[in-house]
Amino acid sequence: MTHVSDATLRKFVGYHMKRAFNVVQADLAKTLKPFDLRMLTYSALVLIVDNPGMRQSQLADAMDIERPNLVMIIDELERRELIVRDRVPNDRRAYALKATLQGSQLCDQAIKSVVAHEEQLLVALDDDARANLVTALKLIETSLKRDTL
Amino acid sequence: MTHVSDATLRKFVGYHMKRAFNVVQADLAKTLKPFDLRMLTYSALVLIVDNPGMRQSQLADAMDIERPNLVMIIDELERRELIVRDRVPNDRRAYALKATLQGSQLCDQAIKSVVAHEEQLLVALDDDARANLVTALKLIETSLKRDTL
DNA sequence: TATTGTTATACTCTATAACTATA
DNA sequence: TATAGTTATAGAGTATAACAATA
Repeated sequence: MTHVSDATLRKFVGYHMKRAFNVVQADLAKTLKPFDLRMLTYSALVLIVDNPGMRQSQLADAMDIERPNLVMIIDELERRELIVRDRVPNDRRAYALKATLQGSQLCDQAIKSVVAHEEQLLVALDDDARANLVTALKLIETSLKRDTL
Repeated sequence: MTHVSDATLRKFVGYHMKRAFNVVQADLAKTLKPFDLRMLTYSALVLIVDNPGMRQSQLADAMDIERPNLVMIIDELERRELIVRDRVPNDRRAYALKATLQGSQLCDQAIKSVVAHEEQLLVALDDDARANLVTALKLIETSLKRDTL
């Protein structure tokens, strides 16, 4: 056999999503490597910069991961002094997450690099096609939630 | 803080792709559970049904995974008697993978179920929007390869 | 009682090096 | 020497149960 047919799998949108997402993910990982960030540490840092004072449980919620899995991510960002665990007033159980100056500066640089790399990935799509893509992805993301309304 | 802003991340197509893909992946896993299949065992089974006699190295290539990681997948499908490892004539190193009757029947049922579930995910998209989505995903998947031409 | 963060644990997916048997 | 399949191993991401401190 010299040629492998994926005719059946090709009919599924999920198949194309997995393949495209793998490319995006690999490229993002490569883009973030110079900053010593991964997708998860990057997402967490961006969200903390944008939402100073947020709690870990809120961050886990926003990132769609379980609380225990966030602990090591926050540990890593804190160890590198990109964020700090401040105390929430009137609730000594929780931490108020805040980016340091160093953290928000690294975040800005990383965002610039990610923007440039994403532009390369989307170079074949015009503005309309990009808008339609995001719209379609949002509809898919919320399709099952809408079912239960 | 009562509201978390993801304004920065929302600007990235990759962010929307991750979220949409997570939904698709979770739904697919749930859909395949009654058949005792995972995404990887499902993809492998479909490809073997469509390409009887293919070798493991070809299958790993088609699935975009490393050869060692395919071994347990094939082991599992073989143990459940959904496929067999036949011998390739004139090359005693390689196996010719073939689905059993039981395997191709399970595959047909699984495909039907996946088709139905995917229809639910895409219910908000008309035919045009679906075609545009697949086109966009294919362009993203091949964007970096085209760069190097 | 319930919640926040944490520890421990386990399972899946992925990646690499090294082995065996064949070619 | 090169290739097909295998073994062993390690890392990342994810999920659950259970705990201490606090509400």
